Amino acid sequence: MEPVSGPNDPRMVEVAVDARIEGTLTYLFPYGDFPFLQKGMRVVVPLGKRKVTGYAVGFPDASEVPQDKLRPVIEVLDSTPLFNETMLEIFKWASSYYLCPLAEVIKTALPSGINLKSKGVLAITDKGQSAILKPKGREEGHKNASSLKGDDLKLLEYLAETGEALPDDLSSSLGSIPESRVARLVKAGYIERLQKMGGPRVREKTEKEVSLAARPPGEEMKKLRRRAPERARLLDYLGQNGPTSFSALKESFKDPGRLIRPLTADGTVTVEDVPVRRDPFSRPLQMSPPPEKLMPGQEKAAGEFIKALGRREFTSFLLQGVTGSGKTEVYLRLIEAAFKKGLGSILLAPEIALTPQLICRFTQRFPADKIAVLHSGLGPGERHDEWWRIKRGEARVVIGARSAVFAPAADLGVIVVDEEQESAYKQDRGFMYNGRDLALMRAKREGAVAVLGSATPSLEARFRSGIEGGHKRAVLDKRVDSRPLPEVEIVDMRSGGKPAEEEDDGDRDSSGALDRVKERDKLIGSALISDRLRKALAENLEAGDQTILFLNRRGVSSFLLCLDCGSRLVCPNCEVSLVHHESRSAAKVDSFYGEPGRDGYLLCHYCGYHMDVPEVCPSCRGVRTAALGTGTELMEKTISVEFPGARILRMDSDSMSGKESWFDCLDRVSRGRVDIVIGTQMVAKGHDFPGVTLVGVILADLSLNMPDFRAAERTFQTLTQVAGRAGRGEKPGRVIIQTFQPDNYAIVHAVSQDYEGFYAREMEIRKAMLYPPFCRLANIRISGRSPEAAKRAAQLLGRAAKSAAGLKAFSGKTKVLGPAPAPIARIRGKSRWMALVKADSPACMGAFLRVVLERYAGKAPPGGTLVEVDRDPLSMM
DNA sequence: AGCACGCCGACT
DNA sequence: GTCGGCGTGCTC
Repeated sequence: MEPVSGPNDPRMVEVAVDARIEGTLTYLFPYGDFPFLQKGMRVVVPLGKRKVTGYAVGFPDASEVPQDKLRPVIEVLDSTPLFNETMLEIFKWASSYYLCPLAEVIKTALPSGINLKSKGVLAITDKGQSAILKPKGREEGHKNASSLKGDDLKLLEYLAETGEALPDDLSSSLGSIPESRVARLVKAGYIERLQKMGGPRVREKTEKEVSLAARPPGEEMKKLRRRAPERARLLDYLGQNGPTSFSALKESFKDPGRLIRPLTADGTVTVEDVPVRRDPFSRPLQMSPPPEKLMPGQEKAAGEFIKALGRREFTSFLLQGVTGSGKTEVYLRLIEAAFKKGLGSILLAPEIALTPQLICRFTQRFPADKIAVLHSGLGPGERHDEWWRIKRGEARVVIGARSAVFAPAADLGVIVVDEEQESAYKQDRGFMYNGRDLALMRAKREGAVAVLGSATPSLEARFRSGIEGGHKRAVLDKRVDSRPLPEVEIVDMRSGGKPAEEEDDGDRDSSGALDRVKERDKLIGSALISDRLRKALAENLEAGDQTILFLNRRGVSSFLLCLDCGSRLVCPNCEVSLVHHESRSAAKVDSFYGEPGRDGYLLCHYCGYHMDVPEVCPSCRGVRTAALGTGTELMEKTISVEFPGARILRMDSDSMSGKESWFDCLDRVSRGRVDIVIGTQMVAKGHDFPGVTLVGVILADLSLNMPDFRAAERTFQTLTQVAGRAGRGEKPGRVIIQTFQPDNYAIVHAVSQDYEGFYAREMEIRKAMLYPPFCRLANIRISGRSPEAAKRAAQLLGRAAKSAAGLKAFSGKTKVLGPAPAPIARIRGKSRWMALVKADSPACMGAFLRVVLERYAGKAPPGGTLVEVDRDPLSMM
C-alpha cells in the first residue's frame, strides 16, 4: 500500500482513468506535494484537454511510455483510501473476467456520485463581448458580419449574461444547438471552452445539536427557575439527556430557538452541526418476535456454517430450503455469530426482496447503528452515508442488493446470497457482473463463509454442490410451522379453458380488422380463465379471501403454439422456442393473440435457423396455430367485467412507479383493501400476504416458451415461488395453474414441488444440448443505429469468432452459435445482433474472447457499431 | 468527452 | 490545388 518513497525512485503512479480506456495509464506525481498518496485513492489527472477522475492502483517503477510523455497528477481527492488491497485484487479480477475497464469496475463498486468529471463549459471571449456591443461590425468589412447571424448573437448574449454555461443548458434555453455551431464560434474566437471540475458532490447531512457547555452554579439556576422557567427546564433537560438534536428538542419545548439564543450568548450551551445518518427506512415496522427454537434442519445448517466460520477459511454452502422453511433465520444465526466475533457480514438479496420486513428482522437482532442498508431506492446522500458508516467500521452488518457485494466491510466473515438463482444479481449493461459470483470470489479472497440460499437453486449452484471442491449442501425440507404446502392443481387449457371453440368462427384469416381483433380479445380474455379458476375465484370472493392472479408476462416476443395439442415450435439445433415474426410489420396490434400465423416466419435467435410458419402443426397435423404474445390490461378488464364487485389491483412494472407506490400497494393488500391482485413477476417474490388463499397462474406457458434455454428452469422456479404465496396465514392455500402444456416436466415437477426431479430431468437436457453447467457461455452483443452496419459488424464478428475457434488452442473446446438477430431485434432505434459462445472452461472462454475481440478490432466496419461481451449471461434478450 | 488526423466532395 | 466536411481513434 505504501508508495515508493526513496529519493531516487521515479515516483510514478498507475491510474485507472474514468474514460473509455482499456487498461491503466501512468502518471507522475510530485512526491513532495502528495507524500500521502496511496493505492485506493482518487486522483484528478489530465487526459488530453480534460481533467478526469482516476483511481491510484499501483506504483510502478518503470513505464513503457517514455518518461517525457508522462504528465503529472493534478490533485489527490482523498486522505484515506476508498478500497484496500483485497478489494483492488477483486476489481482487477472482475475487470479481466468481464472484459470491462478497471475504472468502470471501481466506479460501480463505489457509491454513485463520488466521481468528479471535468465539464466543457462555454464562455464568451473578449472578442465576443465586443461583437455584441457593436453589432454594426459589418462596416469593418470582415467576415464576422456573415458569421454572426441572429441566432449566434442570441447565444453570445446569453453567455454574456450567464457568464458561462454547459452546452446542455444552452440547448434547453435556446433550443438545440448543434456541436458544429459551437465549434464554428470557438474557431472564430467569439467563445471558448473551459474545463471546470464538477460533479454531484454529496455532502453529509448535518443537524444542529445542542449541548450543555457549562452548568450554571446552583444560585444562577434558582434565579433562572424563577425568571425564566422554560430556559431552566431546557438546561435540566440537557443535563439529564446529554447533547440533544434541535429537532428532538422541538418535541419537548415550544420554541427551543428562542430559549437557546440567549444561552449560547453567555456560553452556557453550545450549538454544533453534527453529521447525522439519513435513515433509509423511516417507515414504522410491525415487529414479530424471533423464534425461540430452531427446527432440527435449521439447527444443523446453522451449526455447520458457524463451525466453518470458526475456521476462518473460505467455505461455500448451498442452503436449499423449501418456501417457508426458515432460511432467513439460519442466515441471522450465522451473521450473529460473525458479529460476536467482531467480523463483518454482507447479506445480498434481490432488490425487490429488500423490504422493510426483511430489514426489520435484522434490527430486532442487531443494534440499528451496526446495520447498513444499500439498495437502489436510496438517494445519493443516503447511499453515501451508509457506505461511509461501513467504511469507518461503524456498521458491520450490511444488507443490500447486487452492488452491496462491494461494500467496504472490514474483516469480512460472512457473505450470504439469498435467492441466489435470481437474475436480479446480474447487471445487464456496462460492467455486466453477477453479484452472486463475485460474492463467491470475494469470500474466497477474504477467507469468509459464503452461503447461497434458495428454494429452487440455479442449476449451476446445485451442480456445484454435488462436485468435488464445490459447495457444501444443507437442506431444509420442513416448513417452520409444519404448515402443509398448498394444494396445487393443473388446468389443461386445451380442454378446460376452451379458448379455441369460441375463437373458431372463421375469423382466422389474416384480413381481420382492428375491431375484429378487439372483439376476439374479449372472448379470449374470458377464455383465458378456465371454469375451474372462475369457480374458485367466485368462492374465494364469497368467503372474503384474497386472490392473486399471476400473469407471467416476461418478455416481448411471441411464439407459435398449437391450440389443439399445445405443442410449440422449437429450434432443431438449439432447443429454444422459435420466435414468430410478422412479415408485414404494419399488422402490429396490442393483442393477446397476434394474428394467427399463416404469414410471417419463425426465427431462432440463438443460431439464426428460420422457417416459414407451417400450414399445420408438425406434431398433431392440426390447423389451429396461434402466435402468443403479450397483454396485461386485458386481464384486468376481463376480471372487472366478470366480477363487477371485486376490488382489483394491478401490479406490474408499468403500473408501478417509484418505491412509494409499490409499498402502498403492498400495504393495501396486507390491510385487506384488495380482493384480487393481478400481477407479473412482482407479486411472485417473497411477500407475506396472510390473507391470500388462492393463487391462479393464468398461463404458465408464457414463460415456458421464452426463447431461452433457461425457460424451463425459470418456469419451474416461478411456479414454485408463486405457489408459495398461497396459504401463508391460517387458512390453507390453493394454487391453480392453467397451461396448454400440462405434461411439460417443468410444470409437472412444480406441481409436485419436486426440485430434485426437475433438476435431474433438466440436467439431462443441458448435457445433451451442451448448455451450462456443462459449458461456459458468453453472449457477444452487437448493436448499431444502422441496421446494415449492425448486420455487417455481426458478420465480421462472426467471421473473427469462427476463425478463432479454428485455432489449435480452441478447437474442440469452443463453439460459436450465430451471429443471429437478437430476440428483440430493434430497441430504441438500434439494431441488435448476438453471437453465443460456448467454451469448456472459464480460462478457455477468457482467452477465446480476447482473441475474437482482437481479430475483430482490426476490421470493425464503419458506422459506429457497438460490441459488448456479456459473460455468463442470464438473459439473452 | 474533445481534439487531431485523415479521407472525400465543392470551391478558388 | 485547397478548404472544410465528418468519421475514427487516442488520450499517460
